[in-house]
Amino acid sequence: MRKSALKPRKSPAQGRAQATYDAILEAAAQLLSRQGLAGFNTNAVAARAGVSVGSLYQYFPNKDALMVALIQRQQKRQQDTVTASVAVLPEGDLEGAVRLIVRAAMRHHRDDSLLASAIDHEEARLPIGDLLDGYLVQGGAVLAHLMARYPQALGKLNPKIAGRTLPAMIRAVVDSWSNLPVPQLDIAEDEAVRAVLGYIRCS
Amino acid sequence: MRKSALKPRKSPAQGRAQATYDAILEAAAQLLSRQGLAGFNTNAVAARAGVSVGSLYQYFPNKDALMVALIQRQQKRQQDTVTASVAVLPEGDLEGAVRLIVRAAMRHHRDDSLLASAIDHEEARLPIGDLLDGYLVQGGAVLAHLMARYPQALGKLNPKIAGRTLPAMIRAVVDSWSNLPVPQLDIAEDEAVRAVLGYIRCS
DNA sequence: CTATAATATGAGTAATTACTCATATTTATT
DNA sequence: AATAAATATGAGTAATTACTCATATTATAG
Repeated sequence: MRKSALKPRKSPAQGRAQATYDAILEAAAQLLSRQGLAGFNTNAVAARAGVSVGSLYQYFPNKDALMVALIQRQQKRQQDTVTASVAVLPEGDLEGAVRLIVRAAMRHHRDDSLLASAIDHEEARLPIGDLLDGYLVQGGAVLAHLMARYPQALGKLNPKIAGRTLPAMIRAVVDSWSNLPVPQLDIAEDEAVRAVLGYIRCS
Repeated sequence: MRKSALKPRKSPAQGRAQATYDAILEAAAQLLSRQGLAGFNTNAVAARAGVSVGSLYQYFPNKDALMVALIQRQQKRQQDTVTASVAVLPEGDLEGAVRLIVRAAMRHHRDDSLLASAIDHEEARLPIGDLLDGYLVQGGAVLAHLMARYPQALGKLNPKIAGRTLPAMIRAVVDSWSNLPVPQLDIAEDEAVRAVLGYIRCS
């Protein structure tokens, strides 16, 4: 029987503890990126992290807690990445700005496609409710930046709503064209841009 | 070690064999709908189907082959559902038509959300290439129907491309608003409709 | 320097699970 | 009815895996 607690067991207090903690999450991310949820287990995570299983269970009471921590880490990373790319968008050129954001999403997809789909599925399964809400956090931040830069084009959008819909759209369209046997990356980019601009302009 | 063959081991020849085969796939779908990939195993599938594990392995050489067959069954079902709902769309009212399609997608989401995300993840993992291409089959069919009914509004769309992008968009937007702790189903519907119409009209 | 707390180890265990096979039962064929 | 072919059974096995615990090592405090 799995325990129900999903929070970290203890917080690392020393430097090496933090290093162990980070190595574990990094190893988990790498394994999920390579093979997805199939065969994903705590022993393998510990081995790849170069630590013992015991250490893993010192920081995470069970496997699900590890997943939750990983999800949070990944959300934070995405948020930071997108925020950084939004910060340098050109003035005035909305389509160009959207295209840059889409390209950031595509880079992310290329690197972490299996990881992202694993996280999606685990998010749906785990009882984590509103503690984790990747789209809102991420989308809200991006849209705040965007609306500040392109007020006339985006002024009529409801940021709470568009901030969730837009990231979902972008990711879905990119995924749908990138997961093909022969990925159609140029089409993926164009379609995502088209979808976003259509949503923004023709509401 | 898992065997690599993903095709059904044998085809059922008698009525009861077909019944067994169907019961296995139905049981697999039910289990995935309830608990997702976690704890999903062939023994449980056989038990729920009311057959023995041996029977399961008479039709599926391994667990992955069962997943592939399930994916194909689910794709066919979705396709049939959407095709049926598109067949009765009103003349002339594009927005109303889109709204009906979105509602069909939402019904599907309500019933099979975990199953759908499990299938997504398995599709990304399994080496099934172009044999399985849910979006294309499904989207192509829907769009063919739609374009026949609303030629002036949809004439400029490339069906091969829009037939993939649109279903991906719809599902992503519906998911993103339905998986919340307190699902916002009315917003989900409006946002999906808005996204689709924006894509169609403002390209 | 000593004592205590923090961190790390990894063999071991109980539970889970993919899959087999010898045998039994049901259906089709002649 | 007799035989063969198809289908079903489920206990058993080897592999996997989540998690524990007694012990060892390293860091900090007094």
